[in-house]
Amino acid sequence: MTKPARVRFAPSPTGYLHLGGLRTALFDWLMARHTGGQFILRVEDTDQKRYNPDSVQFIFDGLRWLGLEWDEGPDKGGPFAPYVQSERREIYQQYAEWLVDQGKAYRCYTSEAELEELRAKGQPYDRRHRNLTAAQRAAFEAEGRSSVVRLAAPLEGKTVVHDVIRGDIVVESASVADPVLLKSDGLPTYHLAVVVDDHLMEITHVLRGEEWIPSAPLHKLVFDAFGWEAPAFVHLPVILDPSGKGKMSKRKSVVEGKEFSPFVHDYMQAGYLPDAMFNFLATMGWNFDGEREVFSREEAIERFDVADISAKAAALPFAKLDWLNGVYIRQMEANALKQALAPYLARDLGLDAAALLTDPRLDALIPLIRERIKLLTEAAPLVDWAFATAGTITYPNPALLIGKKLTAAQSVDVLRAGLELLAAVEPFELPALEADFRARAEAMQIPVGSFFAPFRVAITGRTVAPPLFESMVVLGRAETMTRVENGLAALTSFAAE
RNA sequence: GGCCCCAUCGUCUAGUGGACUAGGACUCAGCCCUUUCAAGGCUGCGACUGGGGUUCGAAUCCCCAUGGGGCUACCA
Repeated sequence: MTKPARVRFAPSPTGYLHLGGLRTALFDWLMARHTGGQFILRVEDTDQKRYNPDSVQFIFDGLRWLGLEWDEGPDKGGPFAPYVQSERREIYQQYAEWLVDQGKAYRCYTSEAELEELRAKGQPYDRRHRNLTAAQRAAFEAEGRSSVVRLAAPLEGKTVVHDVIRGDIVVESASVADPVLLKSDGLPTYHLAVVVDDHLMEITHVLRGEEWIPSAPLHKLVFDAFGWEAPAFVHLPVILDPSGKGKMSKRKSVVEGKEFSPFVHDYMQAGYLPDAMFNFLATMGWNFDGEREVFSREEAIERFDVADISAKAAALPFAKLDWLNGVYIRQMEANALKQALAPYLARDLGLDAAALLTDPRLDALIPLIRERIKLLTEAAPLVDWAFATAGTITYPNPALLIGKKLTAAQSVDVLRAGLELLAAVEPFELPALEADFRARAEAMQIPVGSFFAPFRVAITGRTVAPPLFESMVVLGRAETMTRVENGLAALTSFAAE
């Protein structure tokens, strides 16, 4: 085992939590747990314009849903509190000033319009205020110009940043065009805040998306300016849009008629299991051993190593997520599945979640649907009939009550025969029901599939439903017979037309 | 445009110079099982971007090309 790592997930609270962010947090967490270190949550809210007050809660909810509890963070404190950058403003200002005093940074008075001119020409900042005299600065101040603090980056030589998964990244130091460290509103830019905080919070490994690679040399230069040792950089491959074009956007994308959301909360709503999402996200850029696809959190912690992460950007294989979710549902204990299902059934069927948990019908249905659903939200349409009353099961298309390759008249006979059996069968349980129905199907020389179909539609109102006799048992004799009678009536009048 | 990163089946990936006839998973197709639908079992389709090197030997190392991606803000 390696040394305990201190890693942080440092999202900007600008909206919903993104799957890409969640994957980064997952790797952070995995690394912290693997090394016996700490996982820190830090909120990087230095951009006033994009700040969204609800999103801190979205971040908390998403991380906790996946089971990624942090050791230090805004809501739980820690030795390096506060963990919200807007509350650390003075710290950054002090460090920025120190840099200016040391000649490692300088005040720049260039106006927005002047900067815009440069940008229009495709030029980077030209360091025009790098060597201002005291008098020039005083003149700008007198003019009432606002200023920012810029890093005085080296004018020659190369800067080397070591990335754990890609090796050395080398750039011309001069290409780092004296970036802004402290904005005119007194808040730091990401580049200053991230360096100061990572140092102060004793972060050992910086895990973040590869879109940060271009600014890694600049961060290295800031660490150098302070005389601090930089943490290890681990730039994670970006997650591509399912369409395969560009990185996954901040909005839903539609591929072949299917909608894919990049936001965690949509997956929470849609009935995905945290364990499945955990497993799924862990294989995005990392893999268990090349053979196994399904593994537990503990197993992942045991094997995880940032050095094994792939450098290749990839699109999320959502079909695989659905499959994995099904695998996890099938693995669940009946009671655990019931607990997980209840809120979704309550929501979609208009039932009371607490009452559902003590409803014997749900207990009986769980084993029947466990292998038929990939998402928790798929349960409702499979079991809605069980919680409905006979009258609400209608047959808008009575033709569906006709078994395959049967005539309407034959189906009527089948339902009548079934009614007879249902009245007499004893006990009203699976083996007896199945034996009686099979025997009758054979006696009437009708294939079982065709014989059973009318009953399925009569009692559930659907052509696709859980196994027939188990469903009858859930309903009980009286309810089952009422529904078959209703179906028979509907089919009879349909056949008469 | 400039700078940087990446490159194995449709997708996610294994592969760190000989064990590669390139493995696994999802998807798709077929068959089996079967009471619908699933689940399950079996089978199949399917890839080293191209070109140069290095080497006895290259998917693996180097170079170039090509393709894809990222960044290019007083946003992160």
